[in-house]
Amino acid sequence: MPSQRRRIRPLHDWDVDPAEAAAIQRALAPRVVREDRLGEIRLVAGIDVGFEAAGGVTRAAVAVLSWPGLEPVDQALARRPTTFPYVPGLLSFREIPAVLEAMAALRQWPHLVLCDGQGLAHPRRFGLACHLGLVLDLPAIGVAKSRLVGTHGPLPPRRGAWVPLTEGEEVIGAVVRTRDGVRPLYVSIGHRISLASAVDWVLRCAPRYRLPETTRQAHRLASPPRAPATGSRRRSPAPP
DNA sequence: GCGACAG
DNA sequence: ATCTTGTCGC
Repeated sequence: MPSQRRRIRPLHDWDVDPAEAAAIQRALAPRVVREDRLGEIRLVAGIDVGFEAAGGVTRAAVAVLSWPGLEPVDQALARRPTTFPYVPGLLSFREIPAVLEAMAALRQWPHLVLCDGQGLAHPRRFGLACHLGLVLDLPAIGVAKSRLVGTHGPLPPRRGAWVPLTEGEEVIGAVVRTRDGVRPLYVSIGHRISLASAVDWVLRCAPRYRLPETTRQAHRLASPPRAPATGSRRRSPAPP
């Protein structure tokens, strides 16, 4: 069985200031492929980033799950000092360097990546999912928990319902209900996938909870372990 | 000048 | 994102 080709393209410098970052986004945006260019999908990955030490340390996690079983197959975690501030619209420059480090530590290379953040639903049509998809040359989907830009009409309350997210006449994404009566997700093209397919994949990866299983796994890894309550006088649980 | 603003 | 306990609802 031929091993999957792994690649992390050095498209540009990451050590840049906000103005240069925005310029890079405008330069790379035209390279995003908005149509389905996926092969056989047997491994799906979720990526998520968390912070510790009051934001001084960035934790990037990647969780690879089997498809269609959605069983954990591989995972990796990278920790490194935070070097870029949080600026709406420039999230990829803050989070992707750590994500790439985690990707490099993976033993199993995914065939599709679900990102925590926007794809095309971005001021310059180049959100984190587009950026990561392009750098990895992998099909990628943007799955955000809240809106960055765009407007939309009423969304029916049932799981599976979705309406287009637009800006002017342009459709930049979809607002998707993954659970009955629960806040929707903002799905958009990351790279090498159509919007319709992106919505399908998100719904298929989120059969039970609001967030895709991939994202949930990655989130658990990326979240810093919380300090135990001070009220517990027992320093460690009594072993059985 | 006043909001809005992925994580 | 993170800081943080309890609480309302299915």
